[in-house]
Amino acid sequence: MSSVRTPKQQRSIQTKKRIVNAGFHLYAQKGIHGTNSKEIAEKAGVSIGSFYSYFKNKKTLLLEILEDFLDQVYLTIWKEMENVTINELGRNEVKFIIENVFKAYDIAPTFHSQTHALRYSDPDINRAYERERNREVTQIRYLLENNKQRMRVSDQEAAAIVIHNAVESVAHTVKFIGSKIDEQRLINELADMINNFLLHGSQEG
Amino acid sequence: MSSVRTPKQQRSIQTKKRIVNAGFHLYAQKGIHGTNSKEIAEKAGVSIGSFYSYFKNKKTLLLEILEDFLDQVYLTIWKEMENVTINELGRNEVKFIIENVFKAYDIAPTFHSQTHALRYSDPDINRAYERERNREVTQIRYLLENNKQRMRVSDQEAAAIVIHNAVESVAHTVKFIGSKIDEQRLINELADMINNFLLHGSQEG
Amino acid sequence: MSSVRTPKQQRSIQTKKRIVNAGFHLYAQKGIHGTNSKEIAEKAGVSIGSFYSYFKNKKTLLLEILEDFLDQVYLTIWKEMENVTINELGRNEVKFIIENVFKAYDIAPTFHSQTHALRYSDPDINRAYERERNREVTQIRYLLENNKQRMRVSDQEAAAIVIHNAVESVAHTVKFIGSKIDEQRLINELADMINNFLLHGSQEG
Amino acid sequence: MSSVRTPKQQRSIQTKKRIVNAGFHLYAQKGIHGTNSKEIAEKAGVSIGSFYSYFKNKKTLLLEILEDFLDQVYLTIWKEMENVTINELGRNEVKFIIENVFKAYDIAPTFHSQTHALRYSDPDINRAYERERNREVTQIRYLLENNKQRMRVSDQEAAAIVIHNAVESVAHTVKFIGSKIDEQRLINELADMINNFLLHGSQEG
DNA sequence: TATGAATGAGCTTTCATTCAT
DNA sequence: GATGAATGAAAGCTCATTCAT
Repeated sequence: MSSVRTPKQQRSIQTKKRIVNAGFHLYAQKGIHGTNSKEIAEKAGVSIGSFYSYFKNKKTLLLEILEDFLDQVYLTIWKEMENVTINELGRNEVKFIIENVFKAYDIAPTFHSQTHALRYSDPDINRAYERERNREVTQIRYLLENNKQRMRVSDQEAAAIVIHNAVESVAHTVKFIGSKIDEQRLINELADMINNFLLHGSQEG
Repeated sequence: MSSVRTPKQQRSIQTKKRIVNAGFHLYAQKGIHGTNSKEIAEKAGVSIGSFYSYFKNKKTLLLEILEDFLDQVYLTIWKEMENVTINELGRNEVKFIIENVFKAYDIAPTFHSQTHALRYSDPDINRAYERERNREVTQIRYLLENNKQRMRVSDQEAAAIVIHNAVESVAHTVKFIGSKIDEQRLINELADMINNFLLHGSQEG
Repeated sequence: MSSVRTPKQQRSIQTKKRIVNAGFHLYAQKGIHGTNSKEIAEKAGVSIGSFYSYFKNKKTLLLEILEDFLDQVYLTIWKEMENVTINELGRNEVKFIIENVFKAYDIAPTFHSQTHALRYSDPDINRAYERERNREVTQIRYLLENNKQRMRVSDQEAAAIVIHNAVESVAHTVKFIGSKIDEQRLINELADMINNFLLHGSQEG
Repeated sequence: MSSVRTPKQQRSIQTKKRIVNAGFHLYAQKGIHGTNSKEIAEKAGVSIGSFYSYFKNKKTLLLEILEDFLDQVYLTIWKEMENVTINELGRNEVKFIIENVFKAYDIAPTFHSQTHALRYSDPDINRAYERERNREVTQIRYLLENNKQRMRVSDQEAAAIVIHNAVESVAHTVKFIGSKIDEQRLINELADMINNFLLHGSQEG
């Protein structure tokens, strides 16, 4: 049934890695739609038959690369804060996190922007990004929770999502599209906006 | 070289309109990748040969449809404010605009999300979206400018971009992907965040 | 949706005919599994794109060829009896029909045997053959009915099927596989068997 | 040249049997075209390399399975009559044999019909079926010979073939294709037809 | 002797675009 | 001006078989 190989032996593992690498680089270089399986196999120094014995189809490879990539993204943003309890979340801390997000968007901008675009038409890609979004929103909520006595956010859950979107979308603009005005200016305004939001919260509640 | 017709006569103009319409509806219905030029010509009641005498290629059509669509989007958001000078920009006004943005995302979500995705791989599509973004950012700056005595925003240009991004990205999440939590909660937090930002502005400046 | 062309113009009709012809000859020559669509298109002097604008897929072509072929088979067997009421169905008449069946098996033995074999794995092919079988069984029943006063067949419906099978299967053996003993000897015994059956019918009833 | 092993040792013989078994079951279950060699090797608990050290290629395996299967078919039909001299061949005896034939078609209908279909495009498969047919025709002739004083069949050799074909083809219809009318009615008419044939024989002779 | 990783020819189908009529 | 028949590159995937380890 599933004749897709799960590599156990040394040679297998390396071959699979070579394919994943070739795929990642070609996707980043020539775009996802501009790359076909034959090319990937060739770049990996492997026959097309081998390609399909490691990956059920083209998309399986893409998803595997994407999962790896999103793990990297997550680590880039949160690694340094994993074992730290931030309970003095101020403008500097917000800015620090934003800057980490921007760093994460430098890992592989082309691949990142193209797969992100595919969310809207491919449920599997979307799922991978949703998993990642959930992880990030969870981290934000955790920060809000740890600082709630100093903050006026009434709907933590919604706030976390809105904050996440704001940061992500400025990063997209800057890193995927390019901005006429300086990145630092945008980061500053973004940090202000979020910081004010945390401090003053809802006007209605 | 280019034998593409620039329609000047009445009938020609209508034929071209019919093709644009057919294209828009099919793209919205079946997706851009799921629609081929023959289908569009058929739906427009035109031969495939005619199609190619009005449009150099498929992308030319897509760009024309997209420009029309983005004009509609722009109007949906700003139409009601065109001849009004808002100089009492408060939370209600912010919320009103956000809600208009959300309405604009209901015009043709499939077409909208798909073309938006194409920004990241197609420079021409990107250009159309950039033109639209500039119009919107300009409107936001205009609002900020008209209300500057009541506001503490130091870097108007950057602030306008950040605000625009925040709204757009929440709209994307809600309308293109779908959100587990209620749309209204997100709109409320978003309105709070932006309103606070306008009132309290930069901490550094 | 269905973009398969229904030929209305002269050129179209000829192109389609050329493809059908090429298909029939190649299938007969190299076998159905041994022939690919590219080859058919080439032999028809047509691009592969044209092939697929006349036929939804490879199988559609095969079915169309098969229907035509089975019409020919039917005519070969029954044409000469269409306007005649045989009410003196004796050994000579039985033999005459058998000989017509054998002639029908000479039209295109390879194509015939291969498609017949596909009945058992392809429902569409089976349907075409079932239609043909029904036509033939109906003819046999019609003969039995017209001669029933001279005959002892109790279960006409079953008898017609059994007779049809007996003739068809000897024709298969002789024409598709080849027989060590002479065709005429088999035809004679077959004619005897059927004739006796008609005259003496059921021993139990 | 041929490094295909002829198993002489106990373990080898068993391994080969396991492969044959796995092949037979998979072919019967999923069809011959739906089963690949890797699957067979897996089901047999053997590496694909081993598979090819026992069988030169896929077809060799199929032929071996087919020979075994046809032996089973033959036994199912004739086993009970092997040591008996039927010299009272009447309608009951004919019907008994027909019913045994029908039983044989229940052993593995899918495998049976698929391999039978392959006769017409594969000479080796055809050879196996011809061998089987000869055995069966020989048995029928043997019966005819033992009862010749009560029978009027002039051309025993041809008669045996015709009878064999008649039975086989009704079995095919019923077991491979399915018949709208009841199996028993067909068997009855078939038995009548054959019995009458034996009793009244040739009209010409 | 056994293993299973690797091979690559081969096949079907789509669709944007052209150009003869 | 309009038509629509014709084009053909391009791409994903399968599987029988080989051979290095």
